[in-house]
This record gives sequence, structure tokens and C-alpha cells, in this order.
Amino acid sequence: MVTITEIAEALGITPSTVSRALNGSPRVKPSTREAVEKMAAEMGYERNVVASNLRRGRSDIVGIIVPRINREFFSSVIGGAEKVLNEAGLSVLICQTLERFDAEVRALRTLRNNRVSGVILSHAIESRDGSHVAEILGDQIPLVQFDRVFSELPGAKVVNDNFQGAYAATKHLIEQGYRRIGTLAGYMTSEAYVQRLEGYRAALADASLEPAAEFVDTIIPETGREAALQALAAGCDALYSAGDFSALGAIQALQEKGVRIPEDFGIVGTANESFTALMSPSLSSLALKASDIGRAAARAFLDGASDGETVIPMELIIRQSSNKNNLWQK
Amino acid sequence: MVTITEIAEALGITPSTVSRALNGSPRVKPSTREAVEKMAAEMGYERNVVASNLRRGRSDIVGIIVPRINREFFSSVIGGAEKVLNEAGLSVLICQTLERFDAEVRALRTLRNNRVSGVILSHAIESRDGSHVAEILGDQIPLVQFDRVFSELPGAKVVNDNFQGAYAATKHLIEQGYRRIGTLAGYMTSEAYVQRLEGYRAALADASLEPAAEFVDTIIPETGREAALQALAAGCDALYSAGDFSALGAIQALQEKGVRIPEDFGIVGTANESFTALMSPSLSSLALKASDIGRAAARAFLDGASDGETVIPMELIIRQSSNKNNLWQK
DNA sequence: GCAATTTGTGCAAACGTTTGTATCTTTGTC
DNA sequence: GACAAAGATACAAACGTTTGCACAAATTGC
Repeated sequence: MVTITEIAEALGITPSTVSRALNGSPRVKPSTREAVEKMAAEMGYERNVVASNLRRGRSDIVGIIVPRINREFFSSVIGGAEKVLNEAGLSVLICQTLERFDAEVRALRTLRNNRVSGVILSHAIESRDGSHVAEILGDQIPLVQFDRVFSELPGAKVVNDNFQGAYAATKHLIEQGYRRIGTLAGYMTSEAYVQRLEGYRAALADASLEPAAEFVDTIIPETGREAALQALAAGCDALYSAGDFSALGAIQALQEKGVRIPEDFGIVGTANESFTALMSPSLSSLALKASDIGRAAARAFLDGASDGETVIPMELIIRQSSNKNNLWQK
Repeated sequence: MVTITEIAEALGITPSTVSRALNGSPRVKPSTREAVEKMAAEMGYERNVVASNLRRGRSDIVGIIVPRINREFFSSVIGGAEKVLNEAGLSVLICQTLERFDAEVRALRTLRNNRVSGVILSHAIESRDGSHVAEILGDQIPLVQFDRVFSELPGAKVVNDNFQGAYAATKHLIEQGYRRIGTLAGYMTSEAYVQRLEGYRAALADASLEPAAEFVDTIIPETGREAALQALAAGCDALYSAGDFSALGAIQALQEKGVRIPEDFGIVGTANESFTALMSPSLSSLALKASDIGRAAARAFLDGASDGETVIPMELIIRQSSNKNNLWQK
């Protein structure tokens, strides 16, 4: 591996000048800069980033910590952030916590010890507050939180507009002619689900309708099945589900009962999981705009934005499961 | 940030002894080791890994390069590898190429410049050979390839037993009583798909059956739909698909034609994508055992295994779409 | 009890870069 | 032509660790 010292020797100058030349310092004469660049290219020089990081006290790496990388949402966030950061000359170090608190702590330590220049984070379910983050990162390393955020922590935050999204999804069901609309609301320990529930209620209230049924539970197919049957018994003709998996379970349970979707019953899910487009009937879903969130988080870091909260609108994807009036094909 | 020098001063010894104590060198007296450890804990010392990496010439990071992290297969491989490597005290740096050659080159450079102690790699589609890998990594950084491998490159390789898997899937269809079995074979530029086609043919041959139809095309829902209709017209009663997405398309097309699955027609897909369990009928699929591959790749790296090829068996997951005789519920 | 060995520490030089300060060279001004 | 200012480069120290070698003290063998 060739070093700047070798380049300096080859040119009869000193390593410091070579360093400055390669880093675009205005303190070196254009002609020597060119000579250095030429020689560096010739000798196949590449900066030893480890040495550089040691000297500078930080690296050009941004750490991204997510609960799981195999979730459409998180991998898309990473994709969006990576693109913006790469364009800015930064690399990305991805860590997954598998929803575990101790893994989150470990990841934060690893990142800090590698002197990353920033951390983009969505918390593990097991994390109940942000004290560990503050403790580990200190105030040296900028933090950007997204989706699952703790408001007590400093730094930028990027979140979905869950209220607006759920409002739009519910309004869509109303416009399709459904009248007794229930919801599968998710667990209320997460801010996002609370806001979705509120958006649902607000849309109904604005249309002078009453919530027909509210099921507060985890968002998995089984709870969806059960809730759907109860909703049916209670006379519901539509459901807004705060998750796609529970919506899937609901559809399966209803189909087994011979309920026609969307003619007799409308359903909208949330998250736009990849399977929603593949089902039959395909599932209308409130998409999270994950790439936008990733991009926004990366930009917030690059801009050094402190403490601001960026709210990303959600997008309603209308497919068969709620398209009673056949607005268009999807 | 506290340094070993500060610990040394606090104890009236030298940094070198502190370093040796913390690294478990046998050259330090147990009593001083304990004193150092106690003081380090008290002062909240954590090793500056950047400095350590510079001095040692390498880091405790293993790079993993995959085409995309949002594929069930790749994220599971990463998960498996991560677990094994973390237990060995190594961190993981994940890069995605989005199937692009230049991104693969960039990723390799980043990893080498960060002095990773090894690279675990599955190639981008755009990569036609492995010369760039050899050139960038040299013979200093060990390489482990998985799934998409170039045999000309040195180092360990971990692959699926595609032949065995496709053989088992086809045999299963035969055992279920299907007789005119076709296949959706995938594109033949990939070794994996070639082997699956061969496994399919071998199973038929061993049962004295003829291939009823072979569709060589990309593995997406649309080609699956089309192929299924042609297969139906040709009198097929079953299909082995080298991908789940094309199997999904096939099922949808057949259902629209009123064909009952699995009574009239059996289908087995490949990859065990998450949606296969969610469909109705649920899709039997040949699972790739991604975690096993990840674990095997990590172990191959840790063992310093050179040049060996590890073949991981595939696992047939029987669900409704091929379960004509109702062997068991799934 | 002396030499030979083992055991435990210290010393100092790396690893390759960056950067504050000093030094040297050029240019411009009167 | 002298002097100041600016422009360009050199010097040297630092970043925090690791590690070969030297050295002292403690242990062993005869």
C-alpha cells in the first residue's frame, strides 16, 4: 500500500504538502497539486482512512440502526438514506437490533467507538426511553431519529404523518360508500398507532359517523382474523387496519365466511408491504414513503439540523380491497 | 474519552502494560491485570478502535456485500452471519450494490480502505467475472462468496444444493400423484437455475416420466401467468417453479380459469418468500435456508477455510398448493 | 551461591495521516 | 533596492494503540 510519504519522496516534497494537495487545501500551488495528483494516480495511491480517521477524530461513516433490515419499510429507509449520503461522500454502516435493547446499546457503542460522524436510528421495541442513547453518543455525535422516536432526545426527527394518513384512508372508505367502519388499531404503546387511531376517529367525526368498532391489539394475521369476525357480527361493512398483516388475516377470515370484498366489505391496510399488491383481492394500503423518510433523515444529518421534526406525508394506495366503485384498475 | 495512557498514569505504570493487560497478554502479572481492569472500569475506559485498527493494520469488522438487503434471502443470510460473527467479537458492515457493478467495486474499495478483516460477498447481476474482486482485495483480505459465486476466485464458497432441492420438489409432486409436470425454469445465465432445471429433469427421469413443459424465462408473476395458461393447454397437471413470484402468477391465472389447486393442479415454488405462507392457497416452496448459508459463510471465514465449497441442502416446505393428499395441515 | 532461566515492565518506535506554526520564496509597493 | 505582505512549503507534533526489544527482578537448577 502506497502512502503519502512515498508520494512525497518521489516528488521531493513533504508529506504535509501531499496531504494538503490531496485534500484540496488552498495553500498549495496549482502546479504542485497537479503533480501530486498525477503521481498519486500513477502510484495507485489510496488514502488510509483508518489513519485519517484517527488523526481527524472521526470517520466518514454514518451509522444506521434499525430493528430489522428485512422489513420493507426499514430497508427502503436505508436505501433512501444511503443514496443521499453516498452522494455526499459518506459510507453507511448498518446495524440491526432485532428489537432488542441490549443489541441497540451494543450497536451504539460500536458506532461511537468507530467514530462515526452521525447516527440515524429507529428504536427497538424493547427500548423504553432514550437515556442510553444520550449516554453513549454524548453531544459529540449527531443523532437523527426516525419513525420510532423519543422526543426527549436532542437532534432531528423524521416521522410519518400518521394522523393525516389514517384520516385519508378512512375518508376514502367513507367516499366509497361504506358506513359502519371499524379499525384494527395496533398497540397503543407506540405513538404511530395512537396517531393513526386519532386520524381514523377524526375522519369519521368530520363525516358525522361513529366508530363502529375499535380493536386494540398487535397487528398480526391472527388478531386480524378474530377482529374481522367480531366486526362482521357487529354489523361493520369496512375496516381500516393500522397494519397490513392484520388486514390480510381479516380478508382471509371474511372470504372464508363468503363475504365479498370489496362489494360487501371494504378494507384498507397500512405499510404497503410487498404482498399487498400480490394478494387477490389486492389490498389497498396506506404507504409509509420509506425512501422519503430515509432521504429526509440523511438530509437532516447533512444539514446539521438540530431538533427539528420533519413530517412525511403518507400515500394511500387504492387497490381492489376497498375499490367498491371501481375508480380505476390496479 | 479516557485513554490507556491516563489509566497508566493513574496506576503509576506504563501504557504498554495497560495495553497488554487489557488484551489478555500472558506477560502481565495477574494482580496488575486486575488492577488495570478495575481502574479501566472505574474510569469508564473504552478502547479507541480506530487507533487500534491503525496500529494493527486491520479492524474487527467483516464486510458483507449483497445485491439488496430487502430480499428475504439476503437479509436472512446477513442475520445468520451476523450472529456467528458477533459471537466471535466481530462487527458487520453491510453494503448493498443494487445489482450494479460499479456499486460493487465501490463497496469493495470502502471495505478494503477500512481494513476489514474479511469480506462476505454475493455478486451483483452486472458483475460478469471476479477480476475486480481479486484486484481490489489482493491476497491480504480473505473472501467468502455465497449463492452467486465465481469459481475462479480464491477463498471459501457457500451455495445451495439447487439440484437436490429441485429434485425433491419434483419428486414430491410425483408422490402426490401428479403426472404431467412442467417447470418454470428461470434464466439460464445463473448457475442456480440451471441446476434446478437439471434436478427437475432428474427426478422425472428417475420416475420414468417426461418433462411435460419447460418455460425458460425470468421469474416474475407475469411470465408465471402466461406459462401456466400454456401449460394448462398442454395438459399439464403440475408445475415446479424455480421462483415464488412466477408460481404466484401461475396460481392466480389458474384460479381465474376455475382450476382447483391442489385438487386439479399442483404447484411448488422456490425461495420460501414471506408471502408464500400468507396466500390462499398457501404456496409450497423450496426454501433456501438462508440463515444456514450465512452461518456457514461466517464460519468459513472464522476458520480461515480456503477454497472449499460448502453445499447447503434446501428444504421443501409443503403447504396447500401441492398437498393433494392432505398429508398434514400447514 | 552463582549462572541460567523465567517473569514482569518499561522504552520507544511505529501505524499514516492531519494541522499549527515556522520558515522560506516570491511578489508588490514606494 | 529595501521592506512588507502574501504565498507556498517544511517541520514536527499529535491522534491512541500495539509490540519488539531491552532490562530488571524473581525464580530455578546445579
